[in-house]
Amino acid sequence: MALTKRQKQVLDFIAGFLNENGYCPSYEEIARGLDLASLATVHKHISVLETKSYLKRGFNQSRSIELMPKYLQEYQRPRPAAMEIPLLGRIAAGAPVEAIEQRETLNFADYVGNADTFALEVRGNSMIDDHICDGDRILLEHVAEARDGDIVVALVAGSETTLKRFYREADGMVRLQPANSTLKPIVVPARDVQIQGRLLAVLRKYK
Amino acid sequence: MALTKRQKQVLDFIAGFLNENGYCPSYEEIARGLDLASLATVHKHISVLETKSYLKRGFNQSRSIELMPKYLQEYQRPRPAAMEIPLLGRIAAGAPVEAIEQRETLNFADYVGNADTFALEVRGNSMIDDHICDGDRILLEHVAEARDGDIVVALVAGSETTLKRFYREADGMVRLQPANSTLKPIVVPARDVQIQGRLLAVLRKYK
DNA sequence: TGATTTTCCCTTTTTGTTCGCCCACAATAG
DNA sequence: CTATTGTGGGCGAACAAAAAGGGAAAATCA
Repeated sequence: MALTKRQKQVLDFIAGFLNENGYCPSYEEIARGLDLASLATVHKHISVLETKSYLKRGFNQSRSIELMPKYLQEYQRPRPAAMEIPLLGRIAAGAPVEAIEQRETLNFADYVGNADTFALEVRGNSMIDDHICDGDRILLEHVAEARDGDIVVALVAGSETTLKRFYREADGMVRLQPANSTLKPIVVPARDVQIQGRLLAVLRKYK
Repeated sequence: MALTKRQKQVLDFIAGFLNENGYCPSYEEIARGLDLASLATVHKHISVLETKSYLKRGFNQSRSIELMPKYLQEYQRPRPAAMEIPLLGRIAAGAPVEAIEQRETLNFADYVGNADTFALEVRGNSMIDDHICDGDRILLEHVAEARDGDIVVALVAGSETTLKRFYREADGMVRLQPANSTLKPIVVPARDVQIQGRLLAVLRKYK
């Protein structure tokens, strides 16, 4: 069952309040928030929203409104339309945010090279000096060849897969350089190294 | 049953409105949107669309139009390329890739908290010890309050915006801690600090 | 006891429905 | 070739019902 304009406003207010405060508003607070003079009106709205199963509440229990999954499904979906996010400016240490002129946006599509992109989760700190940390997820592009200095996923001697910087050395040797001063580079004949992917992006999530 | 040109216009307008606002338009609003002077005309269109089962509505109920799956099937774009990438495994220093069991995927939607997310580009190395580098782009969520240890964008004394770790100190003071041993923390009264956003994610792109 | 929710009954506003009538165009029958 | 008929699209006004809002008081929980 569809919502009317006002009903959606009420629902959104409750959702917003819940999000802000972690507990649900009293009818009094809803009335203030929506400029209503009578609790009867609030009560009526809540009742309708309950019959339409956008929320539920305990009878006569104060602050007992809970949103039903229906609301989240219909209205909280993280904008599937375009994976774009406004890019508001640049932030520097101790300097104000430089505003960015036009409405610039950050688009996730820019982080994906072509269709042949895959992801890995990083374990360990072998690339920590390049600021790639344990738990980070990396996007890689399947390539056969790498250029000097690229960060690649390489299969060494058919058994061992590592994330390293790639350099060609003299005499057909290849050096796979970790970015961690406590680890030693691997130097092997080029024919023993198979490049599986080249680093495109690093994604790190905070909780 | 096929639609006429005008009928499709009406249907598209309703779909667009629904998408924008989360609730359906009144006949009045449809009339304005399509430059019609009479609600009777709108009513007639809706009735036709209902018999052709592109939508349904409740009798005498305001804002009760719902689109039927038929419309979505016929006219809705075929999924805007889900921003998903296969997550193939975990890679560790010098160890083979641990295969991941099922077809797990990395979804960009996971990096966006809610609708209220914005991005900034990082300048400088004030957070380098937290592995946030010059040129990285960060996703932030608008929040009013921060918890101890959160990385936040804070406006200090109304003039200076910085990316720092946030800690509450004694006597109502707040410490904004850079992650760079060469920089000193900022300690100011809590009332001089306005939190503008909390760090959700770091994105780094390689060329 | 105080904060909250529920209920009764009423008014106002918003919205949907209906009826008669109009025009333009295309297909069809005379 | 013309007259007739059907259909999509449109208009305005009168009317009816749902939605929304209100005041006050009773009921309930903590």
